[in-house]
Parts: sequence; structure tokens; C-alpha cells
Amino acid sequence: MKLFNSMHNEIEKIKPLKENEISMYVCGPTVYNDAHIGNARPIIVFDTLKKTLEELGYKVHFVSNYTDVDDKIIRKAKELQESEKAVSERYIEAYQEVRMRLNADMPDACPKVTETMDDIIAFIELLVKNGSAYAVDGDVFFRISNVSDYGCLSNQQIADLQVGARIDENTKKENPLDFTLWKKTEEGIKWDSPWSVGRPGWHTECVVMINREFQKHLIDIHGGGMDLKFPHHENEIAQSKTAYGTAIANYWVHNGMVNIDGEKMSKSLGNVVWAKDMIEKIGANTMRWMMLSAHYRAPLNINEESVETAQKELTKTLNTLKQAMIFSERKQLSVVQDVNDDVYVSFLEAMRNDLNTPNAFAAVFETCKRLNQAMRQKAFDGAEINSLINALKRMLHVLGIAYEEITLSEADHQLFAAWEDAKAQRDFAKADEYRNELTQRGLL
RNA sequence: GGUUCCGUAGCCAAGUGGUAAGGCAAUAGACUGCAACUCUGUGAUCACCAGUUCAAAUCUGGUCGGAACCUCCA
Repeated sequence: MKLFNSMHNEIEKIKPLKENEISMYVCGPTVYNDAHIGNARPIIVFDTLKKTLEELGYKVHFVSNYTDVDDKIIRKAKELQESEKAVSERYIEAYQEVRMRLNADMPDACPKVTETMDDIIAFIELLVKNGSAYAVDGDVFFRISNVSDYGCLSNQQIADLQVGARIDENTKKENPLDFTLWKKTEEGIKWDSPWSVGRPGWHTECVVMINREFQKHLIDIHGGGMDLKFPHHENEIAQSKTAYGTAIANYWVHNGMVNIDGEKMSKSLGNVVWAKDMIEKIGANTMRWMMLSAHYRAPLNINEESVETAQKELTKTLNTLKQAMIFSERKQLSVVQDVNDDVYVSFLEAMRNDLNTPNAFAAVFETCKRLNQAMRQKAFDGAEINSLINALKRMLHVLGIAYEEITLSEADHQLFAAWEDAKAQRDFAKADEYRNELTQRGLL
């Protein structure tokens, strides 16, 4: 498996820490609202990566968190006069629902900040002790100057960053780039700590969760949206380096952003599209298909045309599979276990090459074409057809596209026979009747 | 100002040194009782300029155009 490693800005062959096993962590959402389609992309991308790795024989240990402590959650809770817990639980549930409907596997663990607090506080204590963090009036900040190569992920020089840094009201910081580890607070949900009653900053949780869930300080793959590269992931690395001397992950994988009609999706533009609405409207399969039709690192523009195209391609593919399964049943082709190598290998080659889904789709289309060609032959090759069906199913599984397994009942067989009979007799009234019946049963 | 990425047929999108995958749309055929499905054929010299090379969409330099990030947005 090869992946583009954001740390070195090049495609690298994955060498897992442990043979045949991959540990993967993906930054999850801050649960203050429903998931939008921008949240749906990492769900789909990293689920597809997981399925690909599994297809290649790796055992994948997959963890993704929920940030359930955050200013935005507190604000929302206040607005709605609810507890933070009520807000976050509701949106965690909504997020899970989206993940499930998108046919994405549940992670092995979904740690929450609220349930990791002891470890987070202990970790901050560790940073304070070793001098890479300092407390001021109950707040705790990370001391950037302690990390010699701060900026290594985003390729930023500290000096350049300082020029671009926004003016910070917080004069407690030694350096404007220092980030908050612990924030003293009067408002909202809060915890007791050695420094003050307050809540943790955002960048610490992922480091702590990784250490806890994987029971190690270095994992294989760390993923998330491109926008998390700086500062979030940079800061994770900084903390882990000073605490444990590791960069937390060997491979950093970032997915591109989603645009709507060529514009960035944002509240101010009023063009936020909720994942659940889009799933409702176009279906989870189309959504996955559309999101995978571009390379995961490229920006993805969504508009009516791209949806329509995805829909057509998907329908053609699933229809071919359905017709092939019916063909196989009707002709009572003997079952074969093997998967057609020609197409399957090129599919897998594409996928293992930095998840080149556009090329993988080409293999899917090729498979469909071959199936359709094969079924038109008078002297068809049953074994080939079944091996192509097997290949197509495997591909769709890796892409996370759901399909229906078709088995014909005795009545179905008879109906097909009756239809053909009527056609042979040129009794088209009857033939149309049978055809309608078959269509109703979803067999045409 | 810094960093990263991109500009390939009407649209979407691969390809990163050896003479442009695939899909959608369009169009011409074939199949068919009609329809749907399906199959076959048809299209680009790769933003622009200069250079390196036997050879460049692919490397180097420049120009133009676009995008993302630069303290909490996936």
C-alpha cells in the first residue's frame, strides 16, 4: 500500500509498525451540530482506506474521537438551555447515524474528551513537569520554543508563522504561537485540575486518546481534513515530541475540502449542506460514489451535474451486477469461487496506489462492460461471468457501495419463462404483463 | 508576506520523461415486437512563454489564472 504522506509531501510505501497490522486514528468531529457533507468526506475516505487495507490483508485498528468539550458546544447548550452533555450526545448520535447510513464501518473505539479527562490532565501535568508547558493564572500553555522543528508538518518556519499570526488578546502567552492546553473558566462544563477549574484545549485530546487507545506513543496512520494540518496536527506532533519523543504517527493523511457549486461551504454564504439531507435526497451509495470519483486529496466540487453523473454511473453499475446475477441464476451457471484477475488486479493496483479511486472506477467500468459483453454471447462462458460477478462484488465492497444479493425463487424462474414464451408466441399483451410483473419484483 | 496545491476534450477526472485511462454528455450505427438495458464507432497535444533532453502534459525558470491553510473549520 502506498499513501501520500503529508509529513514529507510524497507518496510512500507503507511499512506498518507491526507486520500485517495497521493502527489508524482519524480526527472526529466537534459535536455541536449535525454533520455536513464536509464531514462526510473523511468518513467516506478513511472508511474506504480501511476497507482497502483489509482487502490487502491487514488487520486494521481504527479509532476516531468525538470532541465533546468545546466553546461551540457550550454556546449551543446555553442557547438551547440544555446541558453540554445533552447537546453533544444528540449530535454524536446524529453523526453515528450518518456514518452508518454511509455504509462506513464503526471504529473500534470512539473516545470522548469527557471520558478521557483524567488522562488529559495527567498528560498536561507531564508537559508542565518537563518544561514544555507553563501555567499562568490558572491557564496552561504549550511552549512552542521547546520544539526545535515546530512546523515540520505544514512546512512552516516559526518566524513566518509569527508574521502571519493573528493579533492575540491573550498577553499571558510567552509567544503568540503558544497554544492553550488548559483554560480556566467560569462558564459551562468544567473540571477540577491542579491549575484551575476549567477545561482542556483542543489539541491535547488526540494525543492522549491515541496513547490510551493504542497503548503506544506511535501509530501508523493519522488522518483528517486538510484544514487540520495546521495548527491541530502540528500541535499534536509538538506535544508528543516533547512528551515521548515521537511524532505520534508515521503517516499523515489528509483529505481535500468539499466545495458547493465552486464555493467554499460556510455558514455566512448560507450554503451548508447537511449530510443527512443529502443522503436522504440522493442516497448513500450515490454520495459515496460521488465523493470517491475524485482523488481524496483533490478538492471536490459538488453541484447538480456531479450528482447526476454519479447517479447514472452508479445505476449502470448496479444494474449490470443485478442483471448478471439474474443471468447466472437463470442459466444455472455453476458457482465459482475465483475472482476475475484481469479486472480485480487493476482495481486493487489503483486502490493501493494512494487510493487512486478514479482509476479504480475505470476498473469497475471495465468489469461491467465485460459482463455485458459476456452475457450477449450466444456461447457464453459461465465461469468467466461468475468470476466477473465475484470481482465486481469485491470492488463494490471495498468502495463501500451497497448492493442487493439476488436469488430467484421458483416463481421468478417461471415468470421469466412465461415472459419469453409469450414473446415467442408473439402475444405481446401477455408479454408486457409479465414484463411489468418482473419490473415490479425488481428483476428488470 | 509565508506554506501547500492546482490549471488535461462541453462537463467530471487519471496519467508526473517515451508519442494523452475512464466516465457523463453529444453523435452515427447494431440489437429489440415496442421500450428500457446493452454493444460498436467518433473527439483533446495537455493555461501561456522560454529552457533541459534523442524524447515533456510529465523536469527547470518565468508569466497569467484559481484554491486551501497561517490558533481551534473535516
